[in-house]
Parts: sequence; C-alpha cells; structure tokens
Amino acid sequence: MAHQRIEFDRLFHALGDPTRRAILDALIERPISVSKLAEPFGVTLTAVMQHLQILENACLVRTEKLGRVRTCRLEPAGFRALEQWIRNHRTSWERKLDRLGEILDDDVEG
Amino acid sequence: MAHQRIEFDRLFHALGDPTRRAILDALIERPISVSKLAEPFGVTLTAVMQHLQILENACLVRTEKLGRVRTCRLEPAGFRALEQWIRNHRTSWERKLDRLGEILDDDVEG
DNA sequence: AAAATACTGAAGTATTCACTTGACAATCAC
DNA sequence: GTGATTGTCAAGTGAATACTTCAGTATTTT
Repeated sequence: MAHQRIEFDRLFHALGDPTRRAILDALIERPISVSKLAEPFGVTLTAVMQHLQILENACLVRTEKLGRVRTCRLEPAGFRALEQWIRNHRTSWERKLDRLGEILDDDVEG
Repeated sequence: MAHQRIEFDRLFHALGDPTRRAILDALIERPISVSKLAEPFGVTLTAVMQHLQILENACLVRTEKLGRVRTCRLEPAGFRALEQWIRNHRTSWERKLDRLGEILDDDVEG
C-alpha cells in the first residue's frame, strides 16, 4: 500500500526533528496560538509555521484559525497510527527479538 | 537530556525512509548478507550499506562480518527505545487525547 | 482611520539526504 | 597463482530540509 507508506514517511519524518517533538510536548499542556508556541524556541514564527504544516501533514497536530489567531492542538490520528504501526510490527518482531534476547542473555545483561 | 534527543532523532529519521523500513521487514524473516538484502530493492550495494549504517546508528540493526560476508540482523535496542518513547508519551497524551476524543464525539463539524 | 497584532507567502541559503559512479580491498573457489 | 565474489572508500550530484528575511494581508485595538 503506497498510500500507507507515504503516511508513515510523513509521520516518522515529522517525529525526527527535535523542535517538532518539543512542539508536541508543548501542545500536551494545552492548545495555544502559533506565536505563543514560537516563543520558547529560538526561531522565527515562519519556521514554526513550517514545522506545524509538517505536523499537520502527519496528522499529529490540528490547527484552526479564529479571527487573526491560529490555535494549535494535538490530533489523535497520527499518534494512533504510530501505535498501530508498532503493534503490527511488534507481533512479527517479538518472535525474533525475544529469541535474540535469549541469545544475548548469555553474553550481556540488560 | 540532549543525548536522548539525538538518539530519538536518529531513530525516527531511520524509520522515516521506506527503503529502510523495508530492510527491517526483510530482516524479520532471517539475518542475511548485504548483497542478498540489496537484491529486491532497485538500488546499489553502496546505497544499502548507507541505509544499514543509519539503521545501526539508530540501534535498529546489528551487523557482523565473517570472511567477506557481512550479515545483518535486527537489534532490539532501537525498537525497545521506540516503544518506551511511545509509552512515556502516551501517559501524558492519553489524558488530552481521550478527552479530545470525547469532545470530538460531541461536536464534529465537517 | 491609524496603529498594533498575528499570521502568510515568496524567495533565498546552507546543510543534509539518498543515491550514484568508480577505484580499491579482502576473501573464497579453482 | 587467477579470477570471481563481496564488501568498502571517496567523491560527486540533484533534491529536500530547516531555516532566514522581508514584504504582504487580515484582524483587532485605540
């Protein structure tokens, strides 16, 4: 499924940037405007807007403009997709990884 | 923790490429050599080597050279880190996301 | 209406990315 | 040994990325 692949490309790419993960952490607290969001990071409003667009494309953030203020909040879809991706892969990995874990237990601890 | 941040940068960046995710899927089946791994993808050996290095840096893959053959296999650490990241964030998200879910159930506007 | 606020759009820049080519080991098969 | 196989290294290319600046456009506020 090519469409799914692109979705995960966008999702993982979005999460691969520390500023964007920090934006998500900020949005956990509460929905806030773009400029409030930009304050803590040492970057321009424009840069934050660009990050937000990437986060929106990854379905991790949703924004809504009321008057002149654009309010940003978390969007469940992206997180759910990520969890599902892991769940799907964990099933197949577990077999191999747990077996590998046993092997590793012989050499290393932890 | 700056070190942790870099670790997740590498992890998510590694997962953000479809070829690298396909490499991981291939390695679920069994450990294989670099050239066997390269076959299905329409890219050069060198390209696959570069992907492997990124996957190794993300602790998603481990490789070992015996004779002239380098064998690649899954490495648990990266996957475990990813699961932990989600677990850590899910705790804080759940409150907001579940509440958001309820709100969305009430007033879905197009 | 004039000024301040909050964002938007276009364009530019330096860096990183995914990939290639081509020359060079190292190792195995004969 | 010779030659095929398997991988490695260095350098280059075109596209994407993260960021900037600066000139707008709406929307309050006064």
